[in-house]
Amino acid sequence: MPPRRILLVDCDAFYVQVARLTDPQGAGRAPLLIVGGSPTGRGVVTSASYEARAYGVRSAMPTAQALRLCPQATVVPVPRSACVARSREVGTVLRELAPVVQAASIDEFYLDLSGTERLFHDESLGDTADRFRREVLRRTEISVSVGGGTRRVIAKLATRRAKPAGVYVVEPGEEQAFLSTLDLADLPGVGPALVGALRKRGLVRVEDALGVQLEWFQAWLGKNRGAWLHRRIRGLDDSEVDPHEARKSISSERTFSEDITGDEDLEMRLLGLSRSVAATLRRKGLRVRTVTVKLRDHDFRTRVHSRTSPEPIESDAAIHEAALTLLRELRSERRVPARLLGVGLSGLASASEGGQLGLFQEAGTGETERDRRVSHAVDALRSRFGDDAVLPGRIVDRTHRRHDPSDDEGSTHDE
DNA sequence: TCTGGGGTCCTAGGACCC
DNA sequence: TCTGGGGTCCTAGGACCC
Repeated sequence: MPPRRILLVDCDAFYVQVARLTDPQGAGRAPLLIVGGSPTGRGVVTSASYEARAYGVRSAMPTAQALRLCPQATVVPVPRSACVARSREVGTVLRELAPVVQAASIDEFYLDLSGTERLFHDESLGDTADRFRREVLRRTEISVSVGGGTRRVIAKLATRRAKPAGVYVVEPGEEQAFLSTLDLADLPGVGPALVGALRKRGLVRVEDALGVQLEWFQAWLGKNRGAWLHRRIRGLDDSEVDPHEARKSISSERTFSEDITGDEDLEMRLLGLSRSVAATLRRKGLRVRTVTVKLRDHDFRTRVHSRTSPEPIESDAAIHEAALTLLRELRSERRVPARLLGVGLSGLASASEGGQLGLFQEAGTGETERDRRVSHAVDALRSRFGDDAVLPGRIVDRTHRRHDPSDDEGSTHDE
């Protein structure tokens, strides 16, 4: 088998680019631009312009801290729906250019070009990458960088060398030499915790770790994780580029502008979150078995409770009831001011495969046929008249969201 | 410094089954 | 009467990524 030909197409400072395209008179004119988080409230930097990065501003940094480093910077909210739309455009162009495309995140696309040599008239992988880069820029106005190699993890690492607006390909056989120039911290999946633990053992560079035995890693980290690290150091990765990978969970969470103390207030917020994830679930034609509630206390301690029902559910009523039970459990264990509340759904199944819903199944889940019909009717009304068309009958939901339909995924700036 | 929101994957212990 | 080992599912927590 000839070596695989994998590309990773990665948008450069994606949120910054989209903010500028969306608001050319405002964000578009600010070289020092920070996207995400309000200047005063809680929130972090989602992305910063290359000019702002020169001041030490980084993603995930509290925005207040970023503004101390770079006080002249302009801060704008994440243009969420514009980002989703622009990401789809990039994906559409790439799927016209390449046979196998997987969207790995909103701004990253893996391409598997194995077997396209003849189709592309033996063009080099680097020339192909540059052709794709220019075509994406021409048709979507989005600047991307492209990394290439024989495996996903190699393409991923190569992309960092390609930034910004460039191409970098690691040729077959050159992988080990390429990796040997890197720190262990550069490897995807090796984060701050593992980096710290490795450093304690005298391991900082990839080269330092190449002599370490598989058995030593496994004795330290466990069988699976030890084997994973041993392979990662060598750039080994047999994961496929899978264009059809299904979503595994749906969640929505909110950090409050000020901590919430009262159970009633929290339960109001829970209702809004439950409705939001349930609506997303049904829009995607899915049902769910496991509901999780996440509570982050004022001291940043994060706790979760989850419950799995024997049969999949989909209605606002059943999902909210499960979430309410879980929230009350969490609160009874530790009743202190809360800074974040979230609802997550996992164990997803297609609603069309759900089969018939007899009395037996209803007994197991607490969801009735009527609950389902009500939720679908509410969905239909909302899609015609907007999100505020229907409010729950018995409870006045003070947390309901504003009219902007693009806002239903939430943003960090709505408070 | 005072820590977002959307995800994926892994681990470990206990229950349960064979 | 006491005791195996493996597999799967569930739950809680955490690391990591963009």
